[in-house]
Amino acid sequence: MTLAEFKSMVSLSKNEICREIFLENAQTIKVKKEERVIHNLGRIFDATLAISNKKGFHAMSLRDLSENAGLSMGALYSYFASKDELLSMIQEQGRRITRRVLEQQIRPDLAPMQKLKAGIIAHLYLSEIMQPWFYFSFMEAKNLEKKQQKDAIASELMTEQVYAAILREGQRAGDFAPTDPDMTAAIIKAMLQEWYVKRWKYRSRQIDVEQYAGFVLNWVEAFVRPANRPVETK
Amino acid sequence: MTLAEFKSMVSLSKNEICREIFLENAQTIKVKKEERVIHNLGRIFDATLAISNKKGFHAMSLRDLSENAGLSMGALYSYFASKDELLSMIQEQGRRITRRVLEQQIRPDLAPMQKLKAGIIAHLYLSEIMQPWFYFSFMEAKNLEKKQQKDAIASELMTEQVYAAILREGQRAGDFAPTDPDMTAAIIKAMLQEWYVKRWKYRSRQIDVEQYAGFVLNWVEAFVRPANRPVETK
DNA sequence: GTCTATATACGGATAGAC
DNA sequence: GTCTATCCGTATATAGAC
Repeated sequence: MTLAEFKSMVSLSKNEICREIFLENAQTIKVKKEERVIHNLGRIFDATLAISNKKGFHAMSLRDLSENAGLSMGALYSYFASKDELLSMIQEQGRRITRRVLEQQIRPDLAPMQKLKAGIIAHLYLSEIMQPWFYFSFMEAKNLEKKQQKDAIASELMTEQVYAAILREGQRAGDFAPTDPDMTAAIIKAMLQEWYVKRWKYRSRQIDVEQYAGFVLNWVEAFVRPANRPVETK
Repeated sequence: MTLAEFKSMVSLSKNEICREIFLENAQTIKVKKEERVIHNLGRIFDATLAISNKKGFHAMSLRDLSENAGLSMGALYSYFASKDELLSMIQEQGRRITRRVLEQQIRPDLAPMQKLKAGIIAHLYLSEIMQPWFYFSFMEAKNLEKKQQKDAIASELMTEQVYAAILREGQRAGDFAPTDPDMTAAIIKAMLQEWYVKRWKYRSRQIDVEQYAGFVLNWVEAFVRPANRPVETK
């Protein structure tokens, strides 16, 4: 699947995402006119991600944000009750989208190897489309409040277990070599993370997401497929 | 090589490290009595890493640091001129150690596969011993000032190129399969990073660094060694 | 060398006009 | 709904006693 095909399948326009956030947080957002909320939320999130990914969420003052989003400080507080709440809103929204897209793309009727590949491609393409969010989410996880931090860790492990489960399924079916599924899943996750955390590196090397996906799939297949290769030492 | 063997080879006691920092920054550190400086620097760095790795360097106030290090705020400023300088000192020191250890461990007379393995093990063991520093360095890189940020990026790419160079050497010698060396090195680096960034995950799964190293080496060998496996698509 | 006390600025958050 | 003006806590950094 190409990136373009993926984009047309998932339909994740900024407006749709902001509309969803609006509906989710109807009680905290004081402004009621949908069109206006969507427009301003878009500006707020874009600015937050841009500034935070440069110097960190904590180092971003609300005056910074106000300037970049084109809203006064007073107006900002019509869209969230505190700076921490803004952080939570962004985190939660991204997690929801990730969960939904993975479920959508890893269809139960696929063979294990097809599932594995679909899951890897889906994650890479999604993180390409929403790169600033993925980077933000990764870097700011430890700045969340206790409860939110639990959610972030749970989400991290959940994603990893999606891949581990596919690996186990493939091993039972005899399609995959008997590697340690948790460890293999962890390494796959690390490769996915590499893409959105070190995005600058691949941009300067002129490697796009489709090339990167090709490389990862090749690597995974070489390791997962049973073949004449040294057996796992554990 | 075991972790214990590595430890005895590299001799990286806290005192030695602090002594080195003292000598490097003799002009900014106002206190002159070596023994005292070493003792207090140790406390300052430990506290900085502990607090920052929990909630971020920027979120750590100097009052926090003062309490945890057991020095008054006034005293802290005898050891660094500003909070930013403290950040730089920590970053620079760790980079120097990493560089030195890799050079020491990747001996020129080794065969390519032995070099590759030595480099991977050295990095994993070092990041195990200095885990708080590696985590800190990774997470706080973007909070550095412009000049220091350049250094951090250069260091990141340098380490990666060490592995890429070994891969190229092995390919020329016919020991390695003709994979893309830059891309393979990037993935190796990602696996090394996984270890110190997600340390909590492996602690809870009761996997130690020697087991992790075994897994990574196995995986790398399966991919790098020329064998009956699908040829790289690019 | 280290401490306490303080200067000074900047942060998040809110009140009230429009 | 949005703005300006302001409250008030907390941040870094320093002065000066001991």
